[in-house]
Amino acid sequence: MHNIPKKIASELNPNVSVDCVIFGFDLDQLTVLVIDRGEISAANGPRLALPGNLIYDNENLDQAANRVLEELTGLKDIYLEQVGAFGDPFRIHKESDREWLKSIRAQPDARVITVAYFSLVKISDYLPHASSFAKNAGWTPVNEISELAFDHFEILQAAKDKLKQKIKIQPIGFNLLPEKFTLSQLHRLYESILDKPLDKRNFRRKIQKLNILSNLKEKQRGVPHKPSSLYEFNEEKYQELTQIGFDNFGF
Amino acid sequence: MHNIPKKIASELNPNVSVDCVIFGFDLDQLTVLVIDRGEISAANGPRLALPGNLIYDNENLDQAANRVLEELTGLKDIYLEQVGAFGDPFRIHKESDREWLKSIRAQPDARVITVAYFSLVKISDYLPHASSFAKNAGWTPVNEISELAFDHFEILQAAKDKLKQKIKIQPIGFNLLPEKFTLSQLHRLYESILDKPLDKRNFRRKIQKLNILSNLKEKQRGVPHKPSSLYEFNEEKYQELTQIGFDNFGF
DNA sequence: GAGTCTTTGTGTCATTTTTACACTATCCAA
DNA sequence: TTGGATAGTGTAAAAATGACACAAAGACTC
Repeated sequence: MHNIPKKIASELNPNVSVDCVIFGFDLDQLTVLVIDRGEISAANGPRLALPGNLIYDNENLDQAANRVLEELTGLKDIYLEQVGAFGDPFRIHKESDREWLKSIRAQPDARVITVAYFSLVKISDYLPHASSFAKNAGWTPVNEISELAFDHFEILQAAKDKLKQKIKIQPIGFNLLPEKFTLSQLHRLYESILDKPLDKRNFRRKIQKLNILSNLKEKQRGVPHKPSSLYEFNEEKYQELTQIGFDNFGF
Repeated sequence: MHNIPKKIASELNPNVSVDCVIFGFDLDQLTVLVIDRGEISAANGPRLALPGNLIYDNENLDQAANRVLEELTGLKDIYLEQVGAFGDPFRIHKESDREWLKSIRAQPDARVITVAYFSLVKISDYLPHASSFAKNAGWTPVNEISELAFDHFEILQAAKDKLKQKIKIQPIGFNLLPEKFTLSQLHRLYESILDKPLDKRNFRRKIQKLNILSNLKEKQRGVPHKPSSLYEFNEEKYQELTQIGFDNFGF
């Protein structure tokens, strides 16, 4: 069925790249994994960028995204979902970006369209460590980012929108929290993602009704206020829920 | 700011294509615009395909999609929304597809990722006429399609899912109907897209509450049953509605 | 150890939304 | 005139939403 032309081998495709928007949550705000490109010689553009690079001709896009993410930040085995393709002909032609591309790409002037992916991970599960052309890799609060390399800021916006939309339909978000968490933390998380206040009592009611949280018989310790109950996320129930399908998680 | 390398000109990019999924509605079922590739020489694969082709290096993806759509089917000035990127390395390597590609592409063996777009149009507004390498172009009921060229069947599925999702959030779908339509037609349309029955009375109530339909003082004529009132879609109200934003159109 | 600070945790009521459900009216055709 | 087909309509019970305020628990300070 598949008749593979000989020509195709493990060559970098100069025209297609992938970029990854990995969201985390530091218990206070939504963060995103970015790499630091270091000082850029000529014009000084933004130092930060999303992890991303060209794809190989023999890998599919999902594989490419996973590979690139691992190469640049060390993170692997992460479920990535597509945000979309970005293909402005001038998306990589800012002076500062071209300067940088010359140092890392064989054909820095080629037209490149990029396919963006996003994911949510527990910060504690993944310690990013920079490699390849990333001088550094780390979590930065989403709200503190006002510019990024190329069109990455635009991509970040699109990923945030996708996330917002998705969290209204599926009980994701638990992926972002530590094993044991409090309802207040979950509450803050939803507020950061949706970027609007949610009534505490109504939020709790709604979450509880989903039946995917187990109340551990355990409390926070050492906090200078009434300690909160700790909960854990019940993956079985979640699976059930997504199987049945559910629309109704609208905030 | 933008420093355009000289190299970039109006050349076809051998690695990136766009494909369009244009939905229509023939008052009975959901249809999609496909082109007929004609008899394919060797192995006989599916004759039908989505309209699509390689992009030029100096156009962005949206522009490319519009251009390709017009070139192959004559349809233009259509708002296209992205479905996503499809990039399996073997997506164009079925025997029958390669045979065909050899006849229409300079580099038929190049790795090609494609970016899919979708749209909804009134069938009556657009009379597709084939050109370029399309032997024919026309509307085919979605449910009658069981195979398409390349990975186009997969793309169609993804577009249907996107449509399903979108119609729950926005009052699209009016785009698919003729100027004057009946509530039953609208009802059938929603049922075809969501692929499940909807209670007639509840459906009508919900639609009416949106306040975007004007009841023309006019009835169907010549139908062998009680004639239905005709409605038209009120674009102003719709604009208002999308401005304010609304979540709540869940079926 | 009394007071202060901070955050947790909880219930109700009014309103809106959803769901399920069946019969009459109107037109055409035979 | 009858039969066939579809249009059009209301209600009641259940569920979901939104708005809203105060006591309880621990840590810290003096």
